[in-house]
Amino acid sequence: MDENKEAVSFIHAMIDEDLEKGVYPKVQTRFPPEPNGYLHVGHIKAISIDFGTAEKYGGVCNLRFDDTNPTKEDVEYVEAIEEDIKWLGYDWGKVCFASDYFDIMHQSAIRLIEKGKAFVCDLSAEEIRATRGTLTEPGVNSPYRERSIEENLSLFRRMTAGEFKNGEKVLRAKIDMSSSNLNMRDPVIYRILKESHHRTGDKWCVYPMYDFAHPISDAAEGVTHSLCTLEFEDHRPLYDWVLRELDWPTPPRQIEFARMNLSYTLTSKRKCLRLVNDRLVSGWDDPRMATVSGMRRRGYPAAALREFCEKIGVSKAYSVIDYGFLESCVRDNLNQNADRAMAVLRPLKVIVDNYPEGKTEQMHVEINPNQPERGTRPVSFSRELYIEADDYCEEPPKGYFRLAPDKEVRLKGAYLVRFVSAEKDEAGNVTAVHVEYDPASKGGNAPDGRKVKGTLHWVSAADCVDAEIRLYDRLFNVENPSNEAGVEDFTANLNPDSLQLLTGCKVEPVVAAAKPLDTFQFMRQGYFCVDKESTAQKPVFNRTVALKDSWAKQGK
RNA sequence: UGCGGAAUUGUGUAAGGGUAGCACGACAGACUCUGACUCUGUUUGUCUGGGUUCGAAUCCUAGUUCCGCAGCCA
Repeated sequence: MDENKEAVSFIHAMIDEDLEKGVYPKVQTRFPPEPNGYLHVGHIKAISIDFGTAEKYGGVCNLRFDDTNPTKEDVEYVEAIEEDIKWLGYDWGKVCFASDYFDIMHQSAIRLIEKGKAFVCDLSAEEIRATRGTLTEPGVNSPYRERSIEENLSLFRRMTAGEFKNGEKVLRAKIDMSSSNLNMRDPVIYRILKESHHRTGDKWCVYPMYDFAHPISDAAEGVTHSLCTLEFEDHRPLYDWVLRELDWPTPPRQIEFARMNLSYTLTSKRKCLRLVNDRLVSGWDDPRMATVSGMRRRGYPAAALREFCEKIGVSKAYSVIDYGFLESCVRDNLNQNADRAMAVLRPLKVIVDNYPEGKTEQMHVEINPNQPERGTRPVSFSRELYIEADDYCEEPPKGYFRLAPDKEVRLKGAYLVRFVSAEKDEAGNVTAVHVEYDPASKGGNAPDGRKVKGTLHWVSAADCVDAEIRLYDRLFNVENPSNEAGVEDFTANLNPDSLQLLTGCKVEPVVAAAKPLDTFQFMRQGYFCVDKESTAQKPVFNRTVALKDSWAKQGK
């Protein structure tokens, strides 16, 4: 009977349950990054879940910056994060900041003190650690735990007024030092930080801790479902405790899901920051980085990233997603939408002996074979051309069907050409190949209907442009020490239609999607993009597979 | 040896007592103005041992393994 039952994630199942019970009248979520770094692939999953859930239930999802620690945060990150989310194509209800609620949080802290549920503690950070107990042993109460409410109120007021130094005093929730959950052992909820905040400036010198700020931000904003990653599971009791003690009417529900791990990919903020600071990469948006901006420059379409998130699903199980899966989503999207162009990476000169010297013809090649309605682009053809060095083979193995002695192949969109001879240097290397074309085969098909197996991409030597093409492989993490950061430079000759994509800005064409171990091989497989002003994705070239492995195997 | 989670094919994810499905990968074939794309087909899975049941991935029970937690980070 459930034939049409759609697969729902466990999160949606829980929300459905809440809705059925009438716990909440609507659904509201939030995406709460700390503005202390750039967004990376891992965040995309959270973004997709947060925004996607709100969308599914017709609710809103706010973008909220969790800026409760001024020592780590910066406006640079706020702006970059907003831009990344916009680029990904998600709409937030509004942009909020945890710092918007500092007043409410401060009042809430006072209320807890008044209820006897919080106290000012003079213990140092080391002493607090020492008295917290261990995973298996309970902690011991702070000697300051039983201060009077009046004293606590006075002390907290003085903390807020800046009368104490950093670390001299903290405000702690009074819960249970013998709780089996370490987060419940009288956690610190406010600390002194004499630091200028990127939004509130010097208004405050006490700042709330995440565990105190987050539930209050959520509740104050009207969030109903606070979706976060698994490591916060142990914090949920504290999240609930805070809102319960503050008598919040319908407190939001925290639901946790597993973080996304991508194979071969470095997402650690600390390590990424080091790469940036040590100038091992050009910045957070270096195409090799797994950041949203890096992938954007690399040419990954936003839609492909969204598609990726929908396909990987959501669960609570630890998992590592194969990078190839992301690439598959990117290729799929690019194949459907990318404009085609031809480029030659390792040029080999081809001379069409029977083609008139000085003559030029405009050939017409489809812009995108998957979108025929978009028509064709002009490509100029002449007597001297370049083809890919690998597309000629003097002693071809069985099964090789590109250019070789005595073979006829098609130059894509142009003519059928037959091998005549090869020029070599003293060392015996092939420097140029002479061919003859069949004038009747203009456009690529012979009137007599004869077939050729091979079709090659090419550029006209006279009209092509030299461009530095940088092929960026993605960074590999330490688990793959053999291939730390692959960057290969090639000189490519690009057709004028490719030039159009390149002119006017300093661009670095980059690989759109790279196979793990061989950038060049992947390049041959088909897709790379021009990075124009870091936001536009302009695929230059679609080369179908011609892997050595592939034809060698077929030859056997 | 505390607390909280998790375990379904190579990978990720469905199935909540009734045919273990889908996607990516791999392999085989067809097609092709690139060997790509597309299409067709194939392969491999319920952590382990007991139990309940006509029937268990699903319920019970005992284990095993993995992940997270002892910031005045988030």
